[in-house]
Amino acid sequence: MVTIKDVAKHAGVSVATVSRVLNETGYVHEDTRRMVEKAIQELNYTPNEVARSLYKRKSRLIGLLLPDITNPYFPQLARGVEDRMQESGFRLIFGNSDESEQKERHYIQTFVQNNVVGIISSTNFPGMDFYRRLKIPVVFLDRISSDRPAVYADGREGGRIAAQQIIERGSRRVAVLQGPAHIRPAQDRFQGAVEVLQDHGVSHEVISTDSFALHEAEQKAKELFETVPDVDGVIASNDMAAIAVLHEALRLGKKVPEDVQIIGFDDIPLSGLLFPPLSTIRQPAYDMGYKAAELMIQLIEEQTVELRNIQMPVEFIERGSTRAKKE
Amino acid sequence: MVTIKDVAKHAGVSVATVSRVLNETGYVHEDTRRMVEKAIQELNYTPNEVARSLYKRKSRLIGLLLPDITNPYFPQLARGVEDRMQESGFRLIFGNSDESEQKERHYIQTFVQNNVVGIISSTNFPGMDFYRRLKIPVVFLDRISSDRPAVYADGREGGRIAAQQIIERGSRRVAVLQGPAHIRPAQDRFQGAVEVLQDHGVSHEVISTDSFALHEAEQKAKELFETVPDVDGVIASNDMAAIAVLHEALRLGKKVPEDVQIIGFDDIPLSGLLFPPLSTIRQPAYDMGYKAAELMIQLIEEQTVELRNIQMPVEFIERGSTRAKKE
DNA sequence: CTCAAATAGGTAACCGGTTACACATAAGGT
DNA sequence: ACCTTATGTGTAACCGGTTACCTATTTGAG
Repeated sequence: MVTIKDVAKHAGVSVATVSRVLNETGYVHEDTRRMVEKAIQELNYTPNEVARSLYKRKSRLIGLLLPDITNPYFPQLARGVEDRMQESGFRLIFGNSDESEQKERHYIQTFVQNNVVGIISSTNFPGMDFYRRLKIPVVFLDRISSDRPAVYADGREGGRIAAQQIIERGSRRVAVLQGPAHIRPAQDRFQGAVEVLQDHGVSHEVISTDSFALHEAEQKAKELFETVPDVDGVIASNDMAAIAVLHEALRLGKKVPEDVQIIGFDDIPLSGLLFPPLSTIRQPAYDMGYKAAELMIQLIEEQTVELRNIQMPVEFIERGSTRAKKE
Repeated sequence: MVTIKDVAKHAGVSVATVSRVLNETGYVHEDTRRMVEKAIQELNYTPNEVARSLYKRKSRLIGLLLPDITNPYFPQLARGVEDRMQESGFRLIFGNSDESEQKERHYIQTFVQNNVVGIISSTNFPGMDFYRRLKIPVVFLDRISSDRPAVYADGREGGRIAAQQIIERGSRRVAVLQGPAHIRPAQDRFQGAVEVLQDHGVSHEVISTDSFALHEAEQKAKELFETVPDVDGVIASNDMAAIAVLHEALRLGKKVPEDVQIIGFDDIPLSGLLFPPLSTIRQPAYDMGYKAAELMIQLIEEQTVELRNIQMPVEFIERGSTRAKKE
């Protein structure tokens, strides 16, 4: 391995001078600088981030914790985070928490042990002690915490829009899937939808789920059509759930959207490729990840951050799983 | 931050002794061990991995490089890798290469700067100098290299099966999507399919693509039905492409599988949820990631590894985008 | 009882960077 | 000409661990 000493020797200067060239700090004579740069080139030297990180007590690493990257919504968040971090030269240490407190705790610990400068997390446990104790910035993504910076979508508004649209398009017997009870944005969605349904006096059934995992969604989809065989509208807690419902409906020989309308939430990339393509409430996942990274970078660089809680807009994406609006 | 010195002082011993307790090396008296452990407990100490890594010149970090985690095939690989690594206490530094050589080079560099002990990569450039030069183990995942350990699926066999199935199920005018030319497994798939089609004297068209990205697949799907309006069978290079084709076919009013049969490749989790659900050649993505991690761990621990190239089996998953077999 | 081996634990060098400090020279102001 | 300030560079301490080496005591074999 080529070290700063090798470079110093090769260039005939001290390590301090090489370090000055690398970091563009202090005074370095132009000629000296050129010699050092030449030596760096010739030896193909890149500084060891670990040594740097040890002295500075900070790395260029960010911890990213997501529930499960196998759910197509999260890779989009991850991409957004990564792309922004990449622009500023940060790297990601990544972990899937599987919504388990224990795994999460463990990941956070090793993040810290590796001197990460910040943690972005879609945690299911925002109030947990191991977040409180951290001395580095934490940004919650797609989650809400009262005392921490966070980036999330306007769930309540999303729920309202979904309900409004499904009513306007003629559903009168609506089922609402309720996402995990302890995740705020999911509850906001649910409440927004129920609010509007009640306002319009539309009858609605509630099906609760504990997680966003797909196999559970398939189960719930079956349950839904058994308990409410005459539903003509489903507001799903996310697109994965919506797809499960869609699939089950078609399997039962129902026509979508003629017999049942379905509205998802998220707008994962495949939603538009389904048949019928899925109408859904779009969350700008990539942008959310990007913004979260942006916010994190500001916090790291200790810029005074004006906006610590960023709520992103949602929008209705009309596709084929809802009927045309009645004029 | 609590350091080993604090622990040593608190326990009334030297740092060396604390280190011995931590690493279970050398001789430590039972009573001393207990005192040290108590101190560790009381101070809530966890060793700094960065300092450790600097001295040892090895971390507990593994670099993982994937083309694009937004393609639902890759998160499965990633999960497999992560779950196995997690079992052995390794963490992942993660990057998306976007199939760009430059990005890839850059990521590899920072991986090395962070003292990663190994790199698992689904590179598009397995022969590149920056892989050759690495002194740490590299495992190629879903890729093939002549001189490096690799885990991949049997592409040729997969292609053959796809062709066989589509012929047996009655297609006589088949289009084959050819994946990126420089990715071996994609070419194997393609060649396997063409082989069988030729053997059976079935006419076939070839549509080439340069990447696995979705927008390109949609483009190619359109192109396909324009150039070969009478296709009655499509062998796609992966499920994403297959979905694009499926979608385009339905949009054109064709019936799937009656008018056109479609076979994908990968078996991403959503394939079964499409309508019609997609028949495909399954690659055991999660297992491939898991095995790659396993192989990597063996290489790191310098166990003599008997099997450096692991080829995984593929299988035909019959769903609704192919017709019933003729008796 | 003697001496080698096993047990126990401290001191300090080391990993590869960064930076405080010291020192030397050049430039500029009065 | 003299003092101050700016420029340029080297030495060594430091970051937080690990471990080679040294010393001291205990154990056990002969």
